[in-house]
Amino acid sequence: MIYPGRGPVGYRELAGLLRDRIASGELRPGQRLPSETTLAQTHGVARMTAREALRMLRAEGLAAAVRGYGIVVREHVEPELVLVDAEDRISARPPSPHERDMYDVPEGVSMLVVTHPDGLQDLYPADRVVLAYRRDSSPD
Amino acid sequence: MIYPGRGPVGYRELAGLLRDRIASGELRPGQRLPSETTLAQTHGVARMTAREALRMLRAEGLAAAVRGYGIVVREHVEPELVLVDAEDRISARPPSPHERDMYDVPEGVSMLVVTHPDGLQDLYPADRVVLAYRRDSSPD
DNA sequence: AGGTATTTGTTCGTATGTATA
DNA sequence: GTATACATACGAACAAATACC
Repeated sequence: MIYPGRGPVGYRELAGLLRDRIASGELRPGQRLPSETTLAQTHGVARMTAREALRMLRAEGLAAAVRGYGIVVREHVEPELVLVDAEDRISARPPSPHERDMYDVPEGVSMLVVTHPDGLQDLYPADRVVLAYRRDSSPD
Repeated sequence: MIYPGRGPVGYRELAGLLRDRIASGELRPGQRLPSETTLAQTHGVARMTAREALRMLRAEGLAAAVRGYGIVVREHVEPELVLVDAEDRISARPPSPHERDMYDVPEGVSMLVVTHPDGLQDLYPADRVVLAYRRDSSPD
């Protein structure tokens, strides 16, 4: 009763297994994960169930799908440092489909939103940018 | 010209229709979207196709699923203002499953990560927090 | 060049479980 | 208790993109 996960391997368990294999370094960045069909066979689940597990990893930003090739472990890119003004506000939100296309943002990656005092906003893909406040050297 | 707007209704088109209905205000925050079954019937698609469209809206942060009830338009919460220092670095990333559970983060919402000079990090759900610069009022 | 195999993407159908109303 | 609705899982088929020969 406490353990609802007895018996069949659900997509969450399967995702957990893959997550561990990535964290342990067995599956390295840039490397392909087992295909949906392979995972389904080796774990005795349907392909759509394996696919759901992989979708979970994609949503977590751990993996990215390449159609016709496979699903690869995301590579860590050294983020670019972007300085913002002291009056700017910083938030984050998921990209719209249009923004995902424009900025080439992988699944699971949010946009960093820098809002200026005039209301205008700058957008940065959260996987490639880190923000910091520019020290205010303006005179009074 | 390829296809102006004809052809089968895919989950992306269906998601677009719902996105428009949300943006136009026809579907208001807190309100239920049509159920998966209803959408499937009214648009002549399988239930899983309708479900895929709704999943897309959830990933965009526009809607959230409530099991046994329906899928509701996300309400806008007035974000809490959190002050950060000039030495802090700000980034964002998807939450781990454990963090999603701890912070009760809806699907599609990332975590704002504030990294201090000593390496320690503060985490904030990106849908409830906005960051601002703490003006250094320390005397010299 | 072409052709085949692999892999992910999409869509359909069906069934069952679980939570809410 | 019944009905509704989302969650999970199975099976199947074809499309689209990539890789390999």
